[in-house]
Amino acid sequence: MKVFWQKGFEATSLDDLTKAMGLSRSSFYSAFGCKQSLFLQALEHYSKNGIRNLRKVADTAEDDAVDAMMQALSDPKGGPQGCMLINCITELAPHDEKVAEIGRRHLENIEETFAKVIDPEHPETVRDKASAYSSLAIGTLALRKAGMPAERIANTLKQAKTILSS
Amino acid sequence: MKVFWQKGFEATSLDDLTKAMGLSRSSFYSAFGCKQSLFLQALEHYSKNGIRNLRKVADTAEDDAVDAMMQALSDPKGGPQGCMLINCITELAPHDEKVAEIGRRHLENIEETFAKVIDPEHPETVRDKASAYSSLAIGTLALRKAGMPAERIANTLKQAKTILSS
DNA sequence: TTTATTTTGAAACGTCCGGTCCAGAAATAA
DNA sequence: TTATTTCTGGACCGGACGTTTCAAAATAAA
Repeated sequence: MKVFWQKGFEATSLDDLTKAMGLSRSSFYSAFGCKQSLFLQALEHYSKNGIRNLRKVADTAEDDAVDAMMQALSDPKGGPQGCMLINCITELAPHDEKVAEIGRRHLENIEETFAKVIDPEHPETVRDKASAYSSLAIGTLALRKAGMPAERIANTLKQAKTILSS
Repeated sequence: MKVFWQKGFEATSLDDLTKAMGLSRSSFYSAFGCKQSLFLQALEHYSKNGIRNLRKVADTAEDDAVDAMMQALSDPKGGPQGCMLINCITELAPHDEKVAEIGRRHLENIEETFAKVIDPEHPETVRDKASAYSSLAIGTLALRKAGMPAERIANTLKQAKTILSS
């Protein structure tokens, strides 16, 4: 999973994978069938784990859960390589329906997690707000990849959120 | 440019390029030197053209320039393949400083174009608002690639913008 | 120990990659 | 009509790719 995360699907070779897993080629193929099959499993694993973490962030946030979630999303564990699912959607979704499907589910889970912690004072806007928060956080991933300093991104996010939640 | 836009850098082969350009391999190499050189020129071309179009959208918008810009950004000419520069940043920026640099310039130009049309009632927040609008529009590109219907995205954007500009 | 089963490393397969090369066609100049 | 330069199609290069194969080694069963 980590190798795919770092390099993407196409740029990851069988040698990269077997080396990282400490497996011979024959064992690899008898265990996973093909490169793509392992990749899809890695994607699913990443998504499940990521959503679980995000929910934990939402549940254990001290003051502002929306804030904490946006920070977590815009500054994922992978560092500068961003969110594995966004990377894979960008690289593959238009040509690979399976990846697109996993991506859609992931994004919907993010939105839903936002929706749960948004102040339901105006219930008719909760869904759109959740969608806006998601898009905002996801958009900053691109800024970060291009080299914008994390500090400035966090600041922008905070400001935007302040305005959005008013 | 179109081929790189559709398939990304790695997935585009020399055959793809020469076929699309109607050029022989020899002519290609004597004209461009290598694949990467053409790619960088294509990226620059895309950026220049994209920013020019965005400024035109900003200048000729009937009622709400911010709105028009966000719609234009989130629904680029390329259709489901999104924005070429965001795609390339996602694929290459962490490992290719030249691409990262072009990407940074492009994003800064987008932000600056937003900044110019934002109501300067609170000048200290203009920059952050511009950054937020950019991130929002860019973020929706991922949703779209995963298959979310364009209509729902446009709606979310409109709502978010209404809240953000209040 | 002998036999049967599973796991392994390494080599090989066919294909495609980016890039080079060169004989000859085409265009230009003398 | 020649002589010279410029261009081009297609063969070719070494290497990397994902995948298959298979004999030998390790393990388990008898």
